Amino acid sequence: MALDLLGKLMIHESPEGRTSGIVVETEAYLGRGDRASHGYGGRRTPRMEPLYGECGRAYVYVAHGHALFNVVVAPPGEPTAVLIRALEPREGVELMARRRGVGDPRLLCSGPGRLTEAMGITKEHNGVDLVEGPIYFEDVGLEVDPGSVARTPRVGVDYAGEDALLPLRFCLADSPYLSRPASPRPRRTSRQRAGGG
DNA sequence: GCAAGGATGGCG
DNA sequence: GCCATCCTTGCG
Repeated sequence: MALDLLGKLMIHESPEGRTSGIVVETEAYLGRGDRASHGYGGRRTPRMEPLYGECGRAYVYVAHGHALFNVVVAPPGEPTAVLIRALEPREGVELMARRRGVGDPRLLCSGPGRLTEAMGITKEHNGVDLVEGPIYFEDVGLEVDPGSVARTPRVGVDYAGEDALLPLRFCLADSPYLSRPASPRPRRTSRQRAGGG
């Protein structure tokens, strides 16, 4: 499902105007057995009710002062979701820039917290139906070549032990709009420099 | 009521 | 790499 969402157009028709962007980066959270998932071990609190609800709805929560947007992808009772981490801005770029307070298009939606701010998505959207809108996805016929999709470990889940290593982050490898590069920039240690390697 | 801790972002 | 930020949770 995380893979299926790549290349789709995500749209929000808000009172301030319409914004949209192509999904270029997602992460899968597998539910009860996934230590990185909010629903690990069946953990359940009031704010995460939508995560346990019907698929095709939004699960939005706040962390570090930022709203993070997920699509619930499993039947009721299974806390499984896809986190949208980055978009390539399409419509309403000016509105996005105003909401974000930056001009560079690459800084508008390149991160889970950035894209919710740019799209005008808040925790008030927790549980909204993604078929009825005002937030929804559209297939715009963009073909995603499997060879252009990169898989990496998920971001910011170091606490999850072995599950932190699972390659559950999916991105369009060549997109300039990712939250960070698909492949870690080759890191040169001081030892390697000293060794002339 | 309060302290602790993030599925982050910005700046350096 | 560090810290602001602010909501949610857990505990009392």
